[in-house]
Amino acid sequence: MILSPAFYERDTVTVAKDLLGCLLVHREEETTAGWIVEVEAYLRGDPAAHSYRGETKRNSVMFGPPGHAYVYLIYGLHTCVNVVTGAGEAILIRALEPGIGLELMQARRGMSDPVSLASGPGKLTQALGITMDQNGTSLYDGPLQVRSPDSLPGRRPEGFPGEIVQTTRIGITKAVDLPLRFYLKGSRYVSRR
DNA sequence: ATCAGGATTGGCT
DNA sequence: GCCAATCCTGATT
Repeated sequence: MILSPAFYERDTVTVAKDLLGCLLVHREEETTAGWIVEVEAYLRGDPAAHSYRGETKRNSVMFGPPGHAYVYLIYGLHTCVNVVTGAGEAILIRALEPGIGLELMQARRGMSDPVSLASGPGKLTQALGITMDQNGTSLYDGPLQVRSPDSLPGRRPEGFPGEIVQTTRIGITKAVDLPLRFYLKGSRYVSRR
């Protein structure tokens, strides 16, 4: 089932951990989806967060309603998708275990190995066809959705339910020591171990 | 108007 | 491990 707005109206770190094991779904002509196995939280007063210096045109979605997608372009090449929890806070989806639409994901990524298909923030957006067009869209009322872990009968991501590993975040240059990255222990689909 | 730098990835050494 | 690709944003002149 689709996660309701109330799911997102909670402490950002709590939401981040609860997102692990959930299904990120993109419904188009064809559906692609994968289980969230790795996330990072970006908080208020956090120098690494895009919202740190206040609201701008680019980051305005982070200051909007919880449960919406904040999508941005990085290095002029890749897009990353975040789950907004409100007040300038958001959760970066860093890796998925492919679930539905494997063939389309492989075509979009130009490769076949499921382990490398969505094991990175730029990879998973490409695999699911997420672009800047999805910036600001609702995750509970639209084609891009987050669903509970039991959404695919009889199927569960590797390492879920199970232990959650907490580490420092990847690829940032500020607030490098904050332990705000979370992933499913035992998953082969995380971006790095 | 200009410019440095980025929540990355893939290819090469 | 190192580095180029590629372009938008925000800060500065």
